[in-house]
Amino acid sequence: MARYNVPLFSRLYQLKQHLESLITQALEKLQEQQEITMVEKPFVHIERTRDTRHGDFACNIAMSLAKTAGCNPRQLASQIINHLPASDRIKNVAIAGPGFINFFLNDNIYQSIVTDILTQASGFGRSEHGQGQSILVEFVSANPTGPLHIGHGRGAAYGAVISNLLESAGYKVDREYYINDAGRQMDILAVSILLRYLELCGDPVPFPEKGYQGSYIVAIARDLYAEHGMKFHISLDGLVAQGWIDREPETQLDELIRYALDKLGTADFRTVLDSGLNQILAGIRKDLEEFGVTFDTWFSERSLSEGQGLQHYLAILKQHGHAYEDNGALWFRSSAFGDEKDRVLIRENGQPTYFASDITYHMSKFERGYTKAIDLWGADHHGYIARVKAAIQALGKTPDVLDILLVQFASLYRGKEKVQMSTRSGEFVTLEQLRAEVGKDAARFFYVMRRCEQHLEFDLELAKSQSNDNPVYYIQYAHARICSVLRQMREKGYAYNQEEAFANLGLLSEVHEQRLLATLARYPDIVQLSALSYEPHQIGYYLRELANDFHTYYNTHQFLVESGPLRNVRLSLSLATRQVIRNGLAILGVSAPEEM
RNA sequence: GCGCCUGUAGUUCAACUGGAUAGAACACCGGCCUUCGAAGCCGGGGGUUGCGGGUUCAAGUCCUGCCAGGCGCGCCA
Repeated sequence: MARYNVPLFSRLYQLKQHLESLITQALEKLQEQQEITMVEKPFVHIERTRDTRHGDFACNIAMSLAKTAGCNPRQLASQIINHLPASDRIKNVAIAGPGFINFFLNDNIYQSIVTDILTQASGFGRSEHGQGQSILVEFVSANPTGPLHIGHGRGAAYGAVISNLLESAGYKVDREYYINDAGRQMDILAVSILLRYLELCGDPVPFPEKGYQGSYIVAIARDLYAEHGMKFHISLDGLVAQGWIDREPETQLDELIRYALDKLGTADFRTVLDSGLNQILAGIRKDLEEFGVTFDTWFSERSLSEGQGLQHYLAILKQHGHAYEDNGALWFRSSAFGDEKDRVLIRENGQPTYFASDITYHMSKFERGYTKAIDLWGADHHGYIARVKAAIQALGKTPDVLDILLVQFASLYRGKEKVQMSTRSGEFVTLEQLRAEVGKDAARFFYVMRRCEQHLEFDLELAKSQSNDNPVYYIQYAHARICSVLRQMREKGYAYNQEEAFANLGLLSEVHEQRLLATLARYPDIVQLSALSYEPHQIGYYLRELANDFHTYYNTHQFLVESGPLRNVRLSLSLATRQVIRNGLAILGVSAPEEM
């Protein structure tokens, strides 16, 4: 996975910059006084500490310079500290461990984050990092041959959250679903429907093993029959007479497709096919909408074959010697771009491969003006990455304009027990069933709780449980609790006075308040980091931590106190917390209820 | 056989992208409701980061060799 050196523009970033410049100044002074000699300008790295005992920020410069400077790190650290310029933001500086320089900041340093959050509201955490650059995120793109299952659900949730994250980071994001409405799978769908339809016509034949077995096919056939009656009734006697029933599974389908096309004619065959396609697609769309996942474009594979795109790109590939003919087929020399072997573009029978239209499709993304494309694929497609990247390179793009994220499979558990699924018989748990059982919020949250390359174990019992076992409720509870405090406030006859709060931020001096403030201040960095590294789980973990800080604070201190300044300032901190929880949950597509 | 991914507490996972004593949750043990929601809080035990080498002041993180699991290796999509 791509890792990024992330420039940040938040309050924390400014603090880091400040400390960095202090260190640099100290080093320059040391060099002037010839206390140390440096060959080249050192890279000063400031990082947040994990442990509050180590202060707020730490610098490792003394350790990385010790060797070239020829002295021991702790001694060097002390020299650096002695030459640090004065700063009103620093309370204390200390040497620790093997030579870390630890910075302890003044208590008031984070207090104004409350003002930032409450004035920026839903905009808090957003940045302009992407500078409006446009990105196309393509995800789900499940074949429209049946309802979405729980594996697709993960891709849907993941893609939606990554899109939200990138928007928050200042990119212009479009979400796209690529509809594989062309090719053999569609034909198999058509004949599967046709056979069920013929059963309704009173003319049943054995159903092929590799046809689509799901009951939704029967439902589609029923609608077709209701609308068109016997219009598509054909006799399969001729096919059966040729010994069709005993053929190999794949040839069985091919013969059936050929026979049906011949008997029905392309127009009627297409009508049968489209009746299934449209119905299934409508179902998928509704399913995703109810899951809070929407797309800007639904891009049809068929529409590609109607244009000249493929011919255009094939011509370019040939022109540059990247395509050649062999055994009657047209091949792409992908091995020249790091793929294991060359790939067929046009089959011996003249039909383009799926890969060929995929090249056209991916190039269309850049033709449409996107500077970057992100694909989310099921992990079983990883062998396909090399050839697609090879293709866009051969067509003049750098490989990094396309990022492909592999989403590992999800397996379902009911407590300890694994829920068995078999795609072969068509008995898999659908996304719709999952949503019905655990609800949208839990499903969305659980799906993005793990890094995408991590296999997900989805525990239905846990997702359903309304207890502290369940991180979704834990975070939502913090939000509801804050809302409840405000209700209590009104009942007690108080009104929140923000002016008074902002004038008294200095009162936020308790340990728990300081901790909460520091956590809140991290939010913009977390958003940007998880956006640029495509790691939504960081938001979930962060929100859990934030909720924990709040619950702890809540349990230790009373907010609705008599003193106006203290009451209002504590309420402002609570409101700021509520705002950040809302913003974070919004990115995840999880609701923030006012009461539970 | 080759390629990609994964391996961290009993379990499910983090680890600020090379930093300090590897952290959470669940489970287990013990405390906290007359006070803004106990769907909460506080404390405790629990680890040879799959194994072995190497690079580095510093390795769960980088390199390398094994071991185990998953996925892929079509003129299917």
